[in-house]
This record gives sequence, structure tokens and C-alpha cells, in this order.
Amino acid sequence: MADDVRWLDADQLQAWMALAGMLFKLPGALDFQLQRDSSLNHFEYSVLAALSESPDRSRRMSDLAGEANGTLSRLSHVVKRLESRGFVNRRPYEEDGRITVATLTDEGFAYLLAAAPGHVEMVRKYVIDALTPEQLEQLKVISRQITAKVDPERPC
Amino acid sequence: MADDVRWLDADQLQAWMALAGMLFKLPGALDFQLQRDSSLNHFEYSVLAALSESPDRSRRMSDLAGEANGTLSRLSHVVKRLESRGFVNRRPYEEDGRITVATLTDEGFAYLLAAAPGHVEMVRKYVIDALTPEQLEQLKVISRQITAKVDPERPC
DNA sequence: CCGTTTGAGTTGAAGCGTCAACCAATCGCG
DNA sequence: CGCGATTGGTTGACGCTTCAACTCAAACGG
Repeated sequence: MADDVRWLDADQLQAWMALAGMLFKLPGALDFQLQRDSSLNHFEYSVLAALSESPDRSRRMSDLAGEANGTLSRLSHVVKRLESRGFVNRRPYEEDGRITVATLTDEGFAYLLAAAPGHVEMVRKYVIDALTPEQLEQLKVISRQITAKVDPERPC
Repeated sequence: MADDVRWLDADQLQAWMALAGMLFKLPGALDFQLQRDSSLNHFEYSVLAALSESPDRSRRMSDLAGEANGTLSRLSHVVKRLESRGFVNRRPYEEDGRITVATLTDEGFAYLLAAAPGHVEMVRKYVIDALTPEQLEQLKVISRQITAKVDPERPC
């Protein structure tokens, strides 16, 4: 327990507190809207969105987990839920029996299309319209740098 | 279902995706370190930290909830856990029986002091050291603007 | 005063995420 | 070939957060 801790100075602390505040509040606000209007959480939405942009609206599980920024385990649970709602199908991949391919159904796609406007509106309200274009660019760069430190694999 | 949705353009989408990525990964990484090294999650840490900086190391519940960026219900559960670990005490406020005052115990304070260096190190590693001082300043401003939109009450 | 309303906090149930254990298929090396 | 290691994915239990219902105390209003 060496006492050479490099504490944060006042500026650093303020910045971190501000970020932490956003970290605590923004996800909840996003989830709230999605849950209320579409009975989805942000991660479920991301999964549907990622599938909708994939060739054949299909993707293998581990790919999809990376795309949606989650773990395979979390994805597995979520896909099970989405499957039971009829939004997604799962089938084993022929050429390698270990792999599972998830596919967005037509119902799932339609549901996503219905959910998207409300979600985009929230993203605008909370993020895009709250910032200038320059700030948005700064935020993009900053977010990527932080993400890169947190998760050195997967340089997006 | 009017079709006047203002979709995001490419730049906006990239920025949002970058932010969303950080939103998904950073909290988990922070929680992981705290959980592993101190059996605390980020919110519990914030509660202890907020108490430690309060006069008498005490604060009424609703105050504390705001300070730690959480709801009263969440706080109530968390304080119960922390109380059972001996880190916090609760007592009714004499002058108004509705109010509950939470106090950080000496054990809780010591525990926080032991947990702090590891936590600060992570904050440095993932955030402070990943950014230039200018970026950190930008992030502070941006985070506050977003938080203000999400939660118009409580201008911090 | 008494009844209603409001405010502060607690509680329990339900849902989601994490973690570790597990299963199944394939690879790879002796 | 054959068997251990590795990879991809699933599962169940547990813990935390949310949500709605509830309790209790104080304030208000006639």
C-alpha cells in the first residue's frame, strides 16, 4: 500500500465527476424511453439494429456481441428473449457446428422500424442537439480514445 | 406515425456510436475493478465518497441520492447493504421524523480510503491519461450539457 | 382539531446482467 | 487416427436496479 497515489487535481476531478454524472444518467434515460415506447432496452435495440444492417440480416453470435458492445453471455440471454418474442431466429451454422447464426425476422425488422424514430429523437434531444457540431466531433474522438483504453481489443 | 423523422447523418451517427460504445463499456470496466478489489460497485463507491465529504460525514437520504446520481429507492437498498457491512449508519432526523440521515462510520471511511487508490488509478488509466488536458476540459463541458438535457432539475 | 394531501423513505417482486460452470464441436498434435 | 485443448455458445444462480405499492410523518385547509 505505497502512498504514491496520484490523486486527481481539481480540474481533473470536476471533469471526471461530470463524466460520471452523464454515465449514471444517460443510459437510464435512454432505456426509459425505449422501454416505455417499445418494451426494449438499449442493448436489445442495438442488437436488432446491428442485425438489420448485416447481410441477410444475419450474424453469428460472437460477431453480434462485439457489434453491440456486449458479452456473449449477455447476448445469449437477450437473443433468447428476442427469439421468444419472434424478433429473431437462431440456427446452427452448417460449416461449423459450434457457431450459431442469429437472423432478424420480418416482424423483428418491422418492430425495429417502429421503435427507431422515438429512439433517434431521444438521441437527438439528449446528445446531438445538446452539442455543437464541433463538440460532437470532439466527443466522437474522446469516446473512441476512452473505449480504446478500456477495451484494447476491437479497435473499431 | 408521421414520416418527418430527422434521421442522423453519417457524422452524427459515428459520434453517437462512439459515445454509445463508451457508455456500454466504461461502467462495466469501472465496476469490475471496484468489485474485484473492494467488493463495491461504482454507485456504492459514490455513496461512500459523497458521505465522506459531507459535514459530519452525514447526509439525508434524498440529498445523498442526488449527490450520487441515483434514485432514492436505489439508494435505500444500497444503504441497507452498506449498513449491514458496518460502513454506514442510519437514524431518523429529530426535527423531522420523515427524514433519514445516513452517516459514514469509521470503518466505512477506512474502507473507502483503502478502495480509493485503486479506483483513482482506473479513472486515470481509462479517462484522464487517455485524453489531453484540452480534451478533458471539452469532455467536462460536453458531459454537463448532456446531463443538463437529461435531467433538467439539479443544475450541478 | 380532524381529514386530506404531500413529502421522505422503505419494501418486495420482477427483470436484467454477471459470473462461473458447463456442453458440444472442431482443431491440432503426437 | 485419437484424445486433449480450444473455441463458441448456453445455462442457472445470484445480485443489483427498477417499479409500484406502501408506511409514516408533517403540512395544510376548512
